[in-house]
Amino acid sequence: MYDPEQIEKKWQDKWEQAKIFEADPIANKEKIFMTSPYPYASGPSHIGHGRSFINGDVFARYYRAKGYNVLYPMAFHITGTPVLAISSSIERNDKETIERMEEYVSLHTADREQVKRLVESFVEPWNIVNYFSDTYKNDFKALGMSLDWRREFTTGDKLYNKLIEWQFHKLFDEGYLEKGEYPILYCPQCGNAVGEDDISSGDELNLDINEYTCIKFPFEDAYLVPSTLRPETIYGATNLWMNPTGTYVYARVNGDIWVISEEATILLKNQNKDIEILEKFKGIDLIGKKVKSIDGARDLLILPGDFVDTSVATGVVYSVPAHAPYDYVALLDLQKNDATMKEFKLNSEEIKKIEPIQIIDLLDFEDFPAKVYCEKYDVHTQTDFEKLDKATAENYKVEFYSGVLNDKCGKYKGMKVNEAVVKVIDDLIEDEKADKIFLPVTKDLKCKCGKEILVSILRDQWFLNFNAGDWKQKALKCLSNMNIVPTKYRMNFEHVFNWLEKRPCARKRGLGTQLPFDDNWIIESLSDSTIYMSFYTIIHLIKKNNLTPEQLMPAFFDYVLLNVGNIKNLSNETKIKEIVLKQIQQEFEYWYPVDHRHTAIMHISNHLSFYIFHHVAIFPEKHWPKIVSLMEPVIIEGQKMGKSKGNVISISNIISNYSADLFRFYISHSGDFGISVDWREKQIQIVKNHILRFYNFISENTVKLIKIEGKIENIKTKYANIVLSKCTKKFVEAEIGLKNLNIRKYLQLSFYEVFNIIQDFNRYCEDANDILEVYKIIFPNWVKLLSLTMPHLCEELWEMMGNTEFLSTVIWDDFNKDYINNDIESEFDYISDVIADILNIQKIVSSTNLSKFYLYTAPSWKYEVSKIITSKEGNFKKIIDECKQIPDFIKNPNLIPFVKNQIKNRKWEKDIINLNEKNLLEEYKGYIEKKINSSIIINSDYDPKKRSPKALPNKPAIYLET
RNA sequence: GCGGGAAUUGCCAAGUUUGGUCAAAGGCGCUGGACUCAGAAUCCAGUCUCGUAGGAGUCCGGGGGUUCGAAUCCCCCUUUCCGCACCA
Repeated sequence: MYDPEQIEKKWQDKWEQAKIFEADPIANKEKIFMTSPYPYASGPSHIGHGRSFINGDVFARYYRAKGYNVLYPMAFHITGTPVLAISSSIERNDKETIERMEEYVSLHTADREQVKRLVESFVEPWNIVNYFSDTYKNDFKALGMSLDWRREFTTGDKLYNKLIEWQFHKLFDEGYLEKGEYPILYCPQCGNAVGEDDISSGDELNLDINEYTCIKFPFEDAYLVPSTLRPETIYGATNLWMNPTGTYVYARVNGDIWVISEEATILLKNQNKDIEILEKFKGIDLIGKKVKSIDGARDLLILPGDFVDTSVATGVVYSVPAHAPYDYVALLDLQKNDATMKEFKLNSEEIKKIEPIQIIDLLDFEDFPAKVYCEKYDVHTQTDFEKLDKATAENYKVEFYSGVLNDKCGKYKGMKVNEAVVKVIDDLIEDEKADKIFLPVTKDLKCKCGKEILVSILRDQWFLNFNAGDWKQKALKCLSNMNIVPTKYRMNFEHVFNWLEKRPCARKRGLGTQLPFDDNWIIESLSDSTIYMSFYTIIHLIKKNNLTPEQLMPAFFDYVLLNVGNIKNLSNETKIKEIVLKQIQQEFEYWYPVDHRHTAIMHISNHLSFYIFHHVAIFPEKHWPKIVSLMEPVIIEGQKMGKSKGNVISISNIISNYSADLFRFYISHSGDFGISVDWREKQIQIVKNHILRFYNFISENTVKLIKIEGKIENIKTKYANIVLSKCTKKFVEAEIGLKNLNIRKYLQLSFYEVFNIIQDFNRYCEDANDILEVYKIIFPNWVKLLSLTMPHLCEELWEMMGNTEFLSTVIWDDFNKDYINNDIESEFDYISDVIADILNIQKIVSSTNLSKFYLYTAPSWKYEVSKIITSKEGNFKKIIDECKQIPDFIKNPNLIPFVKNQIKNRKWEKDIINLNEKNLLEEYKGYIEKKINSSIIINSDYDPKKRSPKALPNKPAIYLET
């Protein structure tokens, strides 16, 4: 009886007691260092983590089985804001967060009171981290992961911080770090930068920031300052729009006097501007007045625009009716509306004279774009917001990518719009004719505290500059020497590398490591997880020797990780014994580099690229990464897995509803790395049956094998030898699959294909003893191979076979190639072909089971002619010439039709195997008859339908008598 | 938009690097049969179309092309998924 729960617990305990996955350096033994990225400990583990670590585990187990000393460790990532966000939500008594956390905690804790207490304790961030890292550990142990848990840590540990400090010293020394300005989302109430986790519905909204250009139009003694996302259209400005009911101010901004909306002053204040409000007034007061255009050449009227939102940017816009559908329609509206013009005391003649100025040319456009798109989307008035938004979007997209500035644009003439934008901004700012203002792309972004989010500008943001020095060249060099599996993802890396420029690498808040030379900053969470694999190699020794964070000074890591510095001095300085330093250093040297890292493709453009960049920045070439294998994500019943969808399946769920071996098998087999694994409940149940069938089959037969020797010499029938040969081949191929890091192929071959051969064998082999002899030989290898995926079940079967050592520690021999016999296999293939032909005929004539099949093998001359055909590569004339040499052949009336038929079917391309067909058919008579459920008669003289002349080499003629 | 994937016979999914052995593995589903009181499970056979003879026809997103020969190579198109920088 297969009881996965009991079996899995049993072997997990045994492995743990025996410490078989705790890896220490062994002199002269080759090592493999295998990793998957540490998970984030702010929630429970789910099947996506499962896929990554199970794949990794299959590899780790395979490497171990091939005789390598394998280190497969894991740790926990806690850096950044998510954990803090949970704590502050709990503190705030946020219902949603509390419910979610209670749900998470309930996965491992049944008692309601206990759950409540635990969640309450989450106000303290470390309680979250500790709780979830423990559940991860439980879950992963319950999946049979062959991890070395002695090396576990979190990225918030003081010891870990020391490594990261050292890393940033190194990057700084290399000149890869620099400072600059940077806009961020900011909550004025919390006084903090905010991210996805701090923002209401932050995971669903667009959290990008728009950069508006504020253009200073000279106006009386001040500037009227509209803002725009499209400063390149400045030459097409015809007028300005202000909201007549909006509140505006005269304000001193960094020395100048600006006319802007009142709300804008708050934004600017947060963006490092000195602001002093001088005077408030209503928009209507300026309607009808004029400003000078930027080049001073024209006067632009200030006109009333109800659509102008004073809370957006500066609350003033300039109008480009030729290229902005909103402006175009607003202008038309006004020109038609005498009442409004009268109301604002505008000169209607003057307004009616305003004409759109086209400054961007597009191929195949009959009219200016704003008009074209307004017509396309059937826009009638400025209140058709929906249509106008669509028109604007398309207008912008087309102009941005295909538009060229025309001769009205001065020195920008001929530039493409997407290039001109950048240039115009730079020039205007250079000339002090413009400034910038930043806004969130999404309106009304709210912090979870309730306050509206603004954009603030950091002055001294630290960046990693990937273009500095030869950093990128080194990274590309590393990449070109790496093995990327599946290969189709390599292009992706190359592109990312070329595209990487600068990345902010520190933040104002969050858990993590302080920037060592600027303690206002916390190192950003993707930058502190790039070379941490090196920490796995030494952390257990650091802990064992009770080293303190203070002892892990930069010189310590210089020595351990780079083998730089004098050990005596270091020992004096750090108060660490030389022998300990030496040991730590040697352990690092032994395990490094990371041989194989396995993770999801989504990490290509960030983590994995940084992994490579930081390694090449800090380590010598011999310690650069070697293999990266990648997998697509796990989806649920065809749907993307996600918190908001509520379809996340946790590992603890898997363990209680299924079993580790089943999960491991399913996740490994249901798709190659390059496709998403679809978790489908119905399929799981089916696979469960397959595994059960396998277990029962092996365990039931194993009982019968006690007295069986398992020697090929004891095997009497050819069929048994063939099965042995075929299975051995499958094993060899399966292992090639593993070598190529193709787990699915390995499983397909070793599980399904071998099982199919064996089951057929079990059914049709007539020699009961042969069956057992073959089983005795095959089973141990079979179970070994499958133990990578189903370690518990296979350990159990292995033990059942009388073995005392762990299967997980057995080093595999090569599969015995002596069992492979291609000759008898091709004989068997011949028999299989004959059977297929007979079954086909049976099907067509729908014969009864009582019928008889007469088989007639081809005469020897056809074999000889076939050889001639092959040697002449199907050249008819040459073949006949050759046949003419032999009178018997050329006299034979069947010769020409035979030759023509063989040529037509391009038979010369395949070798005709020389078989004694008659003997073979006799030999396999019983097998054939059992398979076709009819009797056969071989080479009888009885041939009423004259079928025998149809016989071809390796293809006997068949006559069916019903 | 940029960049990278993907599209296979009812479904899932191999095959594409290295063209022929591909009507295309395997699993599922479906149909028929065995077993069973019955169901589940298990086992057998079939499952593109036509065919009372092992054959023929059509097929691998669409359209062209290269080749004696294309799921596989080249070009164009369509659809779809993923990433696009401070969330990790």
